[in-house]
Amino acid sequence: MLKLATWNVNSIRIRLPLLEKLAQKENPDIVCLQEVKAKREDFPFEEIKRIGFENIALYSMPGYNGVAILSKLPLYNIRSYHHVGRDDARHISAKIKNVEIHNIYIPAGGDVPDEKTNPSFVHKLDFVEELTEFFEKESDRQKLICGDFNIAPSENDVWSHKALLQTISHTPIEVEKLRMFFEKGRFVDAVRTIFPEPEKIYSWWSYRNPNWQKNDKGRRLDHIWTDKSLAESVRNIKIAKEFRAFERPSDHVPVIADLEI
DNA sequence: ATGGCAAATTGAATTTGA
Repeated sequence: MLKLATWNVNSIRIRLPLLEKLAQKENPDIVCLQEVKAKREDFPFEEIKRIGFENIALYSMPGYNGVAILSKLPLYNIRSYHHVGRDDARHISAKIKNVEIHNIYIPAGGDVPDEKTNPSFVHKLDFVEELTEFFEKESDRQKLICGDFNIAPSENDVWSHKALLQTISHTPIEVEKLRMFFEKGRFVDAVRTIFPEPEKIYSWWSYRNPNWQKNDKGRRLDHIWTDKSLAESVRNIKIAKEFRAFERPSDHVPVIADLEI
């Protein structure tokens, strides 16, 4: 059994104590991080190796974004990708055993869901479109893609479908773009396989809501998808909500898959 | 559709997140 976690840490340097806690409590073999927010020379390689992840694939930049794959198993064929013509550290892949792992941080998309006035929203939509083309061309070899997709696709992936229809992360145009990506890539939503609709499931709660536990105004932004051949290997999923309540939390929590590979 | 926060960068204010 192989355990894989995906987690938007919102700064790896600030979140090192919680990464260590994740290693102790869940003992994942692979951790896909988004928003590491550190340039390569500031990335805490030694501390992470001490926590137990000997193998690290990193694509980072100063200040923003940044993705990393931490692993107890060897990583092969490490690749990083530019999308929409930008070198902005949002997509890295590596092969573990015979599975290609893609760790992706889709742009947030800014505030206003209007393609005419908000270039960040256009960037987000173009990014998803480019991912769609990228994975459509891919062969049918075993792969898993995960990360912070910044889109909560279903009504049950948000606390209120109605209230969030105009809010970036849940607008119909984004949801449709993600659906196309999902269908053309012939993916399986591993998390929904274990927690079928209509159960409400979230992986993110805003920092701006101090009563986040009580109000529970969450969204499911973090995803684990597999190709169809790997789908049967997903034995269990855990959304580690307790990590939102620890000291100095990220606003995202780890999503963890048990894989029979 | 906002926002009461958080973090990085640059040096108290700005940007980005979603």
